[in-house]
Amino acid sequence: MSKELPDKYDPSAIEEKWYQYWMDLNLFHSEPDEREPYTIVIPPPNVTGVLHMGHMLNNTIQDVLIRRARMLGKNACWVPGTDHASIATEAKVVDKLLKEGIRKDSLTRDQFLSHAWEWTEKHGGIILEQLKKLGASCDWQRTAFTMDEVRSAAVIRTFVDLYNKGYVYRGVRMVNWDPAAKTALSDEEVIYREEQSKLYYVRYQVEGEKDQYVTVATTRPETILGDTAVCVNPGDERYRHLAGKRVLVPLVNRSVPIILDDYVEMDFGTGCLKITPAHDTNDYEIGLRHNLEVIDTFNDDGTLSEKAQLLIGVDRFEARLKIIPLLEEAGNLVRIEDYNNKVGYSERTHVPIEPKLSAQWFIRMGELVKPAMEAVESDTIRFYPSKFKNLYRHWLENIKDWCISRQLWWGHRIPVYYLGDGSFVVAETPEKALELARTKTGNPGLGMDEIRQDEDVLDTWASSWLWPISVFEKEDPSDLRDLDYYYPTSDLVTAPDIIFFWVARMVIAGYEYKKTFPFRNVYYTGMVRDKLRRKMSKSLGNSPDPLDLIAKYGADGVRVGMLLCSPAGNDILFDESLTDQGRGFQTKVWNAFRLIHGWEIDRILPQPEHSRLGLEWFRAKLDAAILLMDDHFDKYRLNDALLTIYATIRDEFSGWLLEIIKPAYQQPIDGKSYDEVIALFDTLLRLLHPFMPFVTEEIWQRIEERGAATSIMVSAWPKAATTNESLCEAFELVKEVVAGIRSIRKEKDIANKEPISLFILPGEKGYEPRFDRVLARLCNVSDISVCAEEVKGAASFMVKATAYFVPFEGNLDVAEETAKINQELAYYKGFLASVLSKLGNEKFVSSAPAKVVEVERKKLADAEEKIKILEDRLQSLQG
RNA sequence: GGGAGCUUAGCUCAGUUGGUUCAGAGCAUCUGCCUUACAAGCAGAGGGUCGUUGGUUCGACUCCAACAGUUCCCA
Repeated sequence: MSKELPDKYDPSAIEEKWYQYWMDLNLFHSEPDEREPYTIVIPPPNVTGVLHMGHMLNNTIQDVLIRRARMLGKNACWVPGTDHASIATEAKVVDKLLKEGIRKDSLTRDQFLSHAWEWTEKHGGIILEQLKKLGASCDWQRTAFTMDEVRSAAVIRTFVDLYNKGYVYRGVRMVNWDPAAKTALSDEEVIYREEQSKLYYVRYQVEGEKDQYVTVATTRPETILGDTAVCVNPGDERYRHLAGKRVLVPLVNRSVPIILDDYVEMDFGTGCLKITPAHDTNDYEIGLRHNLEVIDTFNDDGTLSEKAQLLIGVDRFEARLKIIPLLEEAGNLVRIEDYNNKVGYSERTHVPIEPKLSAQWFIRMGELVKPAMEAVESDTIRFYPSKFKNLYRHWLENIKDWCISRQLWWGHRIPVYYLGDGSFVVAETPEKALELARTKTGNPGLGMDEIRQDEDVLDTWASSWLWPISVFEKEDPSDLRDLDYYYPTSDLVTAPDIIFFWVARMVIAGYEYKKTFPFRNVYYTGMVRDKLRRKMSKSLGNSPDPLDLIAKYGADGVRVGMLLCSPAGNDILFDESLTDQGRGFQTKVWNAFRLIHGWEIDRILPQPEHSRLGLEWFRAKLDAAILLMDDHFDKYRLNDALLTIYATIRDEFSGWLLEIIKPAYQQPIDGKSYDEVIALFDTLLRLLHPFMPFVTEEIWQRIEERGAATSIMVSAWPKAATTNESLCEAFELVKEVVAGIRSIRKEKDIANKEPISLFILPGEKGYEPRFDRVLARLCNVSDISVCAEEVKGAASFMVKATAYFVPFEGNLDVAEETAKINQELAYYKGFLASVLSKLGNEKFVSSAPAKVVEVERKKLADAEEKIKILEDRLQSLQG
């Protein structure tokens, strides 16, 4: 054991050292063996992203789980990796190129992709490197990327398979169109926001009847140019006379029918609705029912197209402004009202979504979701907290087909190959596609240049949903060694906002491809917010840089800070005072070590009785703590598990045990106590290790000589012996007595150095002198004696039914003492009254369980005894 | 508009099948201490009608209903 020891614990150098040590020993790596596997796959962060507070929380939790599993002797494997994040990454690359003066549309697909790969290679590793600073014990040799070869092959293979099974189809649908990214989005990628806008009342002339008009209300007057009907509710008396007639669309004078449909709400606006099937989802549905013409008046970038006839090339929002004076001029504008409505925005590009008809690829979800629903309903997969089951069920019950094509280049290109005649084949490679195409056309001479691959890529989640499977696949897909061993994984740690995007879809894919669940437990973390409950975001500037935090407080401090305030599923209100508390605890552990480390050991010295007793108690206390921690872990209550070991170390170990066994100044400690306290400290460090891996390793390596290539991270998780509850309870009473004596010393101004005498007047159950030596040691009591009556003129206090007396110089303030006793007396009398009323209640005694009644009887007896003693004392004071 | 959750101390939250002196923890606040590991510390103290109102029960923070406030999801 090295003797030189810094006063202050400096995390940065120490954390660096041990992380390297663990890497050098390859302790994070896992290979299949005969042990039980314990597996976590990381929720892959965006490949070009940087670490934020959400990652810190999420990965701290995963690391705690994986480190404990490893110590429990399981074959722990935490697979790291990144996600290609199709739309977000493409947007970043487009931006970057634009800054260099390169427009995306001036590049070929291949040129663009080489820029994107370059970007990915430059930024791709950053976030994973940052995780190392946090202490993440990922199996780095297994690092995967959703677009690497193995993962890509899995995605394409799955698409082809689902197509062949009939789940994939191509359809013209109203999709959420992002005019900035020029791609379709899934429903989940659209965020609705309430907005202040206008409701425009516009009148349409009834065809052939001058001065006859119907007025519609719309928030989007620029879509008038695409109107193909006006619709009223069939039950609406006001418009009954118009049935069968036609109206003229303003400005373009197109004649369109007035149709009747229940969809129209009579009391909204004018009760008369314009129908634009190409640009509104509901209108599209109505159009289908009434066989309406569909006129798409927008280009892909959100400008008006030639079909609009007017304002061609003008952006949709500018067009909204420009069309108003035109309508006014034409005499069609009736009035404008303020109106609040909800507008969908693209999650990625933040522009308003344009509903748009287009040909896209879909996955039919109806059949696929059934096992996924059942798995969570039956708790085969358990959610922590379970309230998220509701959300999950609700989504699956209302699931729609999944639009999986995206009009982007960065991602997995859809393996569909079109023939000249518009028909297509679906295959994993161009070669296989050509083969299929030749068979299909009966033309063996068909050339590669005669088939053309779909331009679109797949939704990113179409790779993420395979993640728990694909990370264990090999280049040879028939090599199932890893997959069979590690799958299904154990725990997934993620945020509830991707319960549909990701969790549900992984479950679906798991059942479809592995016939079983992808993970046993899902731990949902909360959102990290600032203390004002605002989301942490770059634009608000309210998010600290995680690496700065680690530099300031140490990774251990930050981990503890994050976990202290994060019960599963609750938002965490982050504040630096929490990491400060984490650092404080780190220092506390270090100082406990410094104290022990500084002791001289005398192996001849016999063990003092108080030390023997203290150690005996602490072992019992520690066993109870281990059982409690294991229970918390089993229930995924990580913050409770942390608080348990936190309190055990800070209060019980440092505050009580070390104070008991601490030798007098410059005196040596006996060998037996020393050995025992080191063993206990070792156990505490192991219990703390998953939370604070670095400081525990540093101290663990110092408290005893360790062999080469050993580490606390592969030491055994402590097992509890049977608990000795009565011992723990007895000691709690000792603590109360100590507190009583300390209060008296303070009140009566008796210095700690001055020894005192203690007289004990036992209650009916007598007095147990078991811990007298501890009491004497902690309170500097020179003699303890049991007495048969009140000690006059002494300061006193009570613990349970036992009274304690400390004689002191000076006079006892009788009035003050009397008041104190009276106060206590009043409390117990009130308590007695409530117990008596319960026991006096016939119904209570007859219908409550015997055990409960018994407890009440005991309370009654205890209260009566206590009252009697207090009254005696009162009398003795007065007398 | 439909659905779900939440409401306990100044703040953030526990409260595990309704029953011990069960109204708790951490932080914050206040008071006192530089007591030879630790002032990044120690010893104490105050603070809540458990959102409101009803109901079930011998007994409700706990179960039920309505209402209020709040958050989220979906349309």
